[in-house]
Amino acid sequence: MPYEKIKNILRQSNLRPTKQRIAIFDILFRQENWHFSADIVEKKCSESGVKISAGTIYNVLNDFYAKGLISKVMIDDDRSWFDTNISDHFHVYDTKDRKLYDVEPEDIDISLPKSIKEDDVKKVEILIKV
Amino acid sequence: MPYEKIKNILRQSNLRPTKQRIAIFDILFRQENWHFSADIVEKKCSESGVKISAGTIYNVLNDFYAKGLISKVMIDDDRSWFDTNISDHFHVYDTKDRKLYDVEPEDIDISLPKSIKEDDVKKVEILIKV
DNA sequence: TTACATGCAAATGCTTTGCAGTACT
DNA sequence: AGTACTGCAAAGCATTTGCATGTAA
Repeated sequence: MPYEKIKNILRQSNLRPTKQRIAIFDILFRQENWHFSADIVEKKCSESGVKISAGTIYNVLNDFYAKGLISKVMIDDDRSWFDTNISDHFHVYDTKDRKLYDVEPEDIDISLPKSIKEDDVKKVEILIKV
Repeated sequence: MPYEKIKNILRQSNLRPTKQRIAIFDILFRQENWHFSADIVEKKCSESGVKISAGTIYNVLNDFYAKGLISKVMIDDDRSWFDTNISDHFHVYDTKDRKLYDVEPEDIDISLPKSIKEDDVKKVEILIKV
């Protein structure tokens, strides 16, 4: 993605377009809809010849998440997993090879309990473990 | 619960009925279907006058979980949460007061994607954040 | 008595934080 | 210039582990 475009996206989110944020954003959105943890990003950075400290990577990912540029995947793991897919969707988790796959909302029919007011629902997380 | 009964349950799960395991089991199943983390168990133990080290509490909870005596709740938190309810069910998470509530499977209608073979599904986790 | 469990403290691994220096606006 | 961000290392926190001691079978 052209750096000017990335800069604009960051500015629109009230994030200063620093070298590190631009580099991480570029790496994250080079491929679409994938799942990553902080250490994967760190590895990808150094593979791309960009040295960014672990602390900064955590800060940048948390900033991106806070601004809604990326989402978090709820999964029972010792690391936090993020997702470039920020639209409503669910996940399939392959417990054998520990890999995550997206499930689009139109592929799942779900009706919540009547006792829950629809307006109160902030998010519905569904993880299908196979 | 009578200690003899607890001892039998532990023995049936191939767990030696030690003083600590009995005490923790007793505390866990004194109330039904509740959610707890290791530090809550530790607190409940000392409130009951039983001093059990943190390491042992983690070991015992993990043993109980491995034997299917308790279940784990998948939730985006810095601590692990367990559940005495081991039947298939889902959760509502109140993000305001950070409390969990059970949802019985008959209260939710869900149909999984056709692309997933039913026999492959190990578990379906649903968390409704309100 | 023999295998297994506990206690304690140290180690681990992810994540956050404090602060001095650096870069964006 | 002023403010925000980064780098680094240290701190934090939940959890696991190693080993000597203790306890169930």
